[in-house]
Amino acid sequence: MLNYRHLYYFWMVSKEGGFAPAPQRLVMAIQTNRAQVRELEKTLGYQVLKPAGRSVALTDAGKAAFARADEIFQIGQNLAEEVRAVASKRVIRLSVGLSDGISKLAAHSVLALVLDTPDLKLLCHEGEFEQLQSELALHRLDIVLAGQSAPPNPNLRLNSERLVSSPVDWYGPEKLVKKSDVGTFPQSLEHLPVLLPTGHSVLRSSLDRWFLERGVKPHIVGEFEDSALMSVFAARGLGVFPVSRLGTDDLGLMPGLRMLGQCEDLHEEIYAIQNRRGQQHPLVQQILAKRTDLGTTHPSA
Amino acid sequence: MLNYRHLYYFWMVSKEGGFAPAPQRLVMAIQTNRAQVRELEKTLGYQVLKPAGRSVALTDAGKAAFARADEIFQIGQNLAEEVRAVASKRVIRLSVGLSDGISKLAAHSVLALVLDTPDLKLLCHEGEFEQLQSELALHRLDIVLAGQSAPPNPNLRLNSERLVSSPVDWYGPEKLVKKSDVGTFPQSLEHLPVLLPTGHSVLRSSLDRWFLERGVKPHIVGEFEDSALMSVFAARGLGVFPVSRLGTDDLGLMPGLRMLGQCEDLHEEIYAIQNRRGQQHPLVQQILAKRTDLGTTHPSA
DNA sequence: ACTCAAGTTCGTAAATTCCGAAGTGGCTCC
DNA sequence: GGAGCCACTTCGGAATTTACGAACTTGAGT
Repeated sequence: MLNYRHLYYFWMVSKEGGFAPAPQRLVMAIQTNRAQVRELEKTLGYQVLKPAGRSVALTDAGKAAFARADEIFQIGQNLAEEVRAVASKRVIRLSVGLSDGISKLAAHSVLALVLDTPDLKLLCHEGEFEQLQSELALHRLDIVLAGQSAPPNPNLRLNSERLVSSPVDWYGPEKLVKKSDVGTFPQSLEHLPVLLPTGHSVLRSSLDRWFLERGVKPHIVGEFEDSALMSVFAARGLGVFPVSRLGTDDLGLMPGLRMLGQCEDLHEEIYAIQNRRGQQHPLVQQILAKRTDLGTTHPSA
Repeated sequence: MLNYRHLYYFWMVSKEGGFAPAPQRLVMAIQTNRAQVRELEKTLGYQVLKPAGRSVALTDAGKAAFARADEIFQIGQNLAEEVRAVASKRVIRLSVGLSDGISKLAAHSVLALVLDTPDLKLLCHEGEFEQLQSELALHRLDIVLAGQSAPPNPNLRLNSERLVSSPVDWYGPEKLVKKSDVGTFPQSLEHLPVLLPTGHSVLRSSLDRWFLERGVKPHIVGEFEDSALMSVFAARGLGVFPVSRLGTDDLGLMPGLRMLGQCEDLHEEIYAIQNRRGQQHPLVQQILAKRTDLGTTHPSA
């Protein structure tokens, strides 16, 4: 087990250039300093310093150790100051986990509810659904937004609440979407080029089921991890794509899109997962309170 | 003064998610762990953990501290292993300091003398002349290559030796350098576009003196820190430029250049600066021994 | 050879890190 | 709504680490 005090003394010796100046700067006895560096060498299993004239020099191992030690203590030197800066600032931090399968457009709509909070510092962290759950349990995240509710795991005390259940609409570039296509929706999806989210997402599973129920075999020309990216490609003429009505607002920047159809019986859902007990983050409470403001929220269970 | 042991325990607690699992993993008593984190809070002046249910959670200050601690201990975890890897490898390290004013082309020619050493790991470090001197004195560098010799400072025991004194030739792109220009050199420098090293370099000082002595007022169209960069721009037609004969070999890759003139009475010099005493690096000795192999070495004092 | 400066060794004192034992308080289950 | 559990606390003294005073080598400069 590496002892950081030993490493620190070694670092000082290397930086100051010997066992004479370093202990003086550290206001300590020279023998102590030397003994501690000896300890470091014992734990590393290699000499880090070697005699050089009447001073000492770094060995190759020592050079490597010094390079790393330098990184470490560079960070360490600033740590206290940074903590002080963070603690004294009046910022409100909100750590949000975004599950991999979630639509970024929709996630933005949810977070927009609190985005006008003054002095807000938003920390977004994407990751696998399972990983985010454990980070939440360890109080490293305040809330997780996901396309699915958390399974009732008695070890992780988590509460899921459905924030929104937003019907899905289809859009496509104007030059692609004809009037007849709108009339024959959703059958028109069989000859129109279709873009879909990849299989990772919950929405994709719902879509596949939806296609199956209606006997529609869409002509898939592209699959995207990222819903925002998909909308860009669609607007450039690649094909038509589904988007939850909640995410539609964010599409305002994307001109030249025409609605192809609506499916009220298919919903993209977003769940807010949080710790069951423990005082909740004020902004999380605010999101839950304002959730009906998400205009497209589906009222039913 | 930040205690890294305290920080380490705090890091473990945050990573493992509480005071129950962390000490178990560290094989230590829980109270100890807690006490140490308390000490951290005392030195930082802020709480890093706060009660949350029957466990604890990070405060905002704690989150900031954890982020930094994570960086630190990530490095620390690998340090021992890296040192071991370096120490057990049969590589020969040579740490070279290149003074800012030196021509990279010439530096390469010098280092080429030992570049065929098997298992060589060359560490090149550029910097100000003064800074390199102190790094050399601290045995952080094995040798410094500079355009000037080290002033006799009794505190820093350094030895300078002139490695090469190479005459300077002028080249330019073929379409620019006419036969008449070659005939009227160096007066032709007054109408040809001339590229020069910036004032930082020793060569530039020598050049300016050389111009003055001959009453030549060159038509300067560009100044470059980096000699290699200068040669590239010159080859693309920007102008004519001076280069020491030693560096000419490296110009092989630069076709379309024609010699404009030679000045035997102007030399770019390169000095090797090393520690006076202390066993010298074998490769440094090799460089000094082979220095006459640098074909263009000027024999005189 | 002498001197000074840098590094080393040894033994003991001071500080810290550590654990056993005995509380608190929140949470869950019945 | 009370029993029980689990996570976190507090307190005191033991064990380990860290630190220093004093005396000893070794190398470089004069």
